[in-house]
Amino acid sequence: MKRPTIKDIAAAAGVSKGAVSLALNGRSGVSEVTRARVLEVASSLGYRPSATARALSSASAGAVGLVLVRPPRALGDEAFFFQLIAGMQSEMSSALLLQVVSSRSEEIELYQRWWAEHRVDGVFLVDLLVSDPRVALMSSLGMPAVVVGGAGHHGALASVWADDHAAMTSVVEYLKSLGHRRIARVAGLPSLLHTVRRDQAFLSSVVDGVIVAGDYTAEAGAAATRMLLEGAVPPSAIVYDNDVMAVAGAEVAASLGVAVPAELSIVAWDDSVLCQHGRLTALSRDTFAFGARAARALLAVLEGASPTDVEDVLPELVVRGSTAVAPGVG
Amino acid sequence: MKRPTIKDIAAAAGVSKGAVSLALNGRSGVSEVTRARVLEVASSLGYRPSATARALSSASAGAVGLVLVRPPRALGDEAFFFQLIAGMQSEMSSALLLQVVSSRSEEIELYQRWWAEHRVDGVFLVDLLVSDPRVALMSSLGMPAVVVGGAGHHGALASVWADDHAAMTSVVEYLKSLGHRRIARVAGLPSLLHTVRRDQAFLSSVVDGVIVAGDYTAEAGAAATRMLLEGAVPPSAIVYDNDVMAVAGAEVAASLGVAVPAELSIVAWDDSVLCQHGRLTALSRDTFAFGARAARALLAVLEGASPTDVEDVLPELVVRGSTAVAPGVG
DNA sequence: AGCCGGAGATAAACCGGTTTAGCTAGGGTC
DNA sequence: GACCCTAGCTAAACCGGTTTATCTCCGGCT
Repeated sequence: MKRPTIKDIAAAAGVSKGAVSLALNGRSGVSEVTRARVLEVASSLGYRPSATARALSSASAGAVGLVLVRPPRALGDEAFFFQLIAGMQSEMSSALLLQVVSSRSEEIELYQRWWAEHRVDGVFLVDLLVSDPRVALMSSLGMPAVVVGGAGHHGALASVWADDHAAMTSVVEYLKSLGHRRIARVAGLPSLLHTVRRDQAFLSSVVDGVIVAGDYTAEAGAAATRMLLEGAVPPSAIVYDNDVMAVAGAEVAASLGVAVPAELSIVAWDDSVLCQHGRLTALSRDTFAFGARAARALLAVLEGASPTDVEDVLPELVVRGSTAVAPGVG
Repeated sequence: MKRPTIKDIAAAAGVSKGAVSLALNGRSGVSEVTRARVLEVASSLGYRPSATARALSSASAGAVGLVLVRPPRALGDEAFFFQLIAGMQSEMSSALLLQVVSSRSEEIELYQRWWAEHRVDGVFLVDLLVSDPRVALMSSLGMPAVVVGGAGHHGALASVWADDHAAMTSVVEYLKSLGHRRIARVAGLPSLLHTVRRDQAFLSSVVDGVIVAGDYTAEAGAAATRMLLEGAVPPSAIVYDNDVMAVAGAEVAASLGVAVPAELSIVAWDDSVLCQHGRLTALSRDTFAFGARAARALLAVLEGASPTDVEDVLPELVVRGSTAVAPGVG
């Protein structure tokens, strides 16, 4: 009980393979009456074109790719990516080819392979580096791609991004309005473009600021917080680059007897159930919608639209119980 | 600058396409000296076989599939699946074709399409239903599959599962040993097989138990908890079917002035950062390792091994601050 | 010498589509 | 009536592999 192929349709409809192909793809070259008959036969036989065969003759591969560079174990706690993926899926009828690798070189290798093997029609690029070799790779391969989350434009690639600079500025302004002067930032990986952007924005709007690098893990968040609070001049507010580090920081503060928010205000970048439950003030953006937007951008590129830069809505600061007026003010 | 094809290799090595194919795949029919020369040429030209073409001639598709049936928005909070996926990836060199759909019928449709289109070599089946049509589908299609998380064996399919019955029994016994008599369970979706298994285990070991159905969302957990605590004979302990509902339940308890763990003990099924931070006693299993195990099982099936049922290690109860001796005891 | 067998290679078919070249019939033009 | 065009279709090439049938040596055995 094999699936019917185009040849079976052709035989059943009494026409040639080529005519069937033209009819099914809505292209000219067959009469309307023939087309109708072919469609009729095809649906009655439950015909499904083979994506494999189609991809072979240099047509669409019917899938898009996403490569994540992570130590696999660390991935499970990053709700961000799963939200993003879910959002992408919501706008795509095609499947997503996902692979997790542990190094940048494997990632590059994988793009080349996928492209050479005609496995994907295009890819999403996430975690953009400050000077990212993937941008050049994509244009040299001629591979459609959308940069997700990397502000600004990158070569000829389309990109979907949020204005990290404006967002960071708004957070700092908010803290300043509460009377905070000495503000710290526990940053993400320094190699990532958005880290640098946020660093710059932070430094340009803060009065008396300090930046500590982190890597998004609870351990890093805890260590950084401990260092800051035990320093000579502890900050009265800390802005963390993700939810996991912020929660860890809040716990360290509690263990050190530093009251939140009375003595220390805490802001997390990217909201999540973790922040909601910990009552942390957080910079919230709709990651799901962001993913959906990225998917639409990639689909547009695949359909031949010229690549555009789409700016996502500005993340919104959700004030919860972890921020208050600076000590000694008001 | 096209990628080299098998024809280019053949020409460069001075042999036929067929010989190249045999040589590259390590099959007999070519001399060792020829094989060496072909391999040499292939690597010097940077040759990569096209997975597409290879899949077309009824060989491997080089990918396995996973379909998740969810309202896409709800997915992002389910760390479980992302952990699982990460674990699967850690054991697979091939890519994972992932698609999120919103109905069971779409899911079925998708399996048929993937199989017909030669897109995947096999699939993971998750969220097994009590009487799941997918089991019959897989064997009628002859599609390799591994049931992930469905206890017991299902037709001729391999399966990887944890003993929900024993785990639930151990949780209840633990609570009983603390003096709890009236114990409630906030369950997951009633249509899922593991929900039924846990229900049965719960009812058979509990003395005075009540089960409320939920759907894994915070809202459901909160509503169920409110109902239980405001009832005529509130339980002294509640076991939740996932972390999100447990955390929501803990908050409801707090808002109702019910002290945890003094007046109410709480246990969550499946540990997570959420439980860790909320200091909830949780039934912890290594979801990442579980995914890895599932991947190995599928790979084994793909390699022709006869399907086996692999039982995962028993989840371990991690006691934190949300469980204590029952009120009026000790 | 004649026959057989197997190793080593090649040519060709095949997988299931797309695409192009070519053929045929019918209608319009001059 | 000769000529040209075009719509509508077919046959065949092609995509990049795998697989099968076939062909050619060459050595061993009787």
